[in-house]
Amino acid sequence: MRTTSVADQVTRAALELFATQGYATTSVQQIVEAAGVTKGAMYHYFQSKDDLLFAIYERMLSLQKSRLDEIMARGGAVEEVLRTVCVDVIETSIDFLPEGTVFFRSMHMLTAPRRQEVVRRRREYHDQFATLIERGQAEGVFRTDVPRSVLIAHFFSDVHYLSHWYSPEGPEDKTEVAQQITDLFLRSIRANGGGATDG
Amino acid sequence: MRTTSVADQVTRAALELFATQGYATTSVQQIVEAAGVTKGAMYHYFQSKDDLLFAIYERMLSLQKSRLDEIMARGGAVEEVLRTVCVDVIETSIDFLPEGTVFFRSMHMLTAPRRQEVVRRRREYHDQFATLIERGQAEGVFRTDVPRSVLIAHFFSDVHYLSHWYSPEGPEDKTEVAQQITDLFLRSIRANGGGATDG
DNA sequence: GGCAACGTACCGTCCGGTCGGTTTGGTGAG
DNA sequence: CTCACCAAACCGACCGGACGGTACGTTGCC
Repeated sequence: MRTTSVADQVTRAALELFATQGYATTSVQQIVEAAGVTKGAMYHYFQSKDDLLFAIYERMLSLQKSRLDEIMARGGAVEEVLRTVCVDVIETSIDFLPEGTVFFRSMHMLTAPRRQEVVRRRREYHDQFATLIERGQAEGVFRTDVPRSVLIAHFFSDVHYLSHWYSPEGPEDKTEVAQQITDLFLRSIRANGGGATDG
Repeated sequence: MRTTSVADQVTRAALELFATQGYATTSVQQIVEAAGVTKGAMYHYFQSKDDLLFAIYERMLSLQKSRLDEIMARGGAVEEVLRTVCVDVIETSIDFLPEGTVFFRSMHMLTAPRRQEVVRRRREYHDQFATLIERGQAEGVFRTDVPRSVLIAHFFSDVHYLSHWYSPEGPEDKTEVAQQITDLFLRSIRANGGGATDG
């Protein structure tokens, strides 16, 4: 496992530096020094600095997508499926908090083809989420007086914002926060104004 | 008004370029070319590239803060005050959409003292918002079973996320969206599960 | 003539990426 | 076991160029 160690160390160091300093202000030299390797070694495993950034996104995107696929394949009542999806994406986003920070801050720095690939993957997730909302609306459980795009944005905004306020060292528990946010969201999109707030 | 024209043009050009390309990847040369001025002229009005970024934030922050002060000074029932505040910050955030993009993406690139100043200003707004929630909770109109920090983050996430999905050219109307998002938020934080959704 | 408002040429620095060379780890013949 | 051999892994000095910022000259208005 010696060969992957270098790539791993570099990825780890890059993630931390990108998260704290930003992509553009982090030099390749800094990364390789933090990783304890040389520039030559790094360029042996990665094509470019850009490649490093993409690798970080890749890992997070593919994991979240595969989890979404699995949950939706299980089926069930639309509101319960949606609840599971919401809790899951919030929890995994907390697990990948540094990745999220880098993601939303530096995605626009990717070269065009790679950025398009990332956008495509994100849209896939987004669209799948949208079908859930649509189903719920068709069944009459979710409100239709607010545009679907607004409802969807209203949820993803929470996911997005996590890296700006949530701290694993803070008082809030990951699982609880995920349920609380999901609860706030579900209550706000239900067709009738009321409803209990079971976990 | 000839003297301010240069500074204005530069600020405008910088804002647009920062929003589309990011701060770090935009060179001073690009900015001055887009503004139709020279580098010398720019450095006559701004101390540094950093200064340009701060000026963009400054404008947005001071405007939103003064509007918040005014609304809260008017007083009224806590839920109505909060509603007004929410609608206002969403609408002004839409008015300042490019600023928002640059803000959340490049704030961490500011030099330490300036970044601290920005953080301080943001916290002021944040704290004032928190007192409103607190008052509502004390009066029994807002729920207390979810941590206040989560409720607050749940709202600001929407404000934050606007620059990622909202487009003035899109189908959504600014005023409507502001009311819809506010509505979703208020419904989710009310103490009882129900309630009408007046605009 | 004096001062603010610019214009321009240039500097020191740093950065992503490269490239020729060296080390290392595995293999198979003897 | 040994040694020749090779490919992959790795090293690090170096390059071309871009960038932020400055020094100093020039203009034009009072």
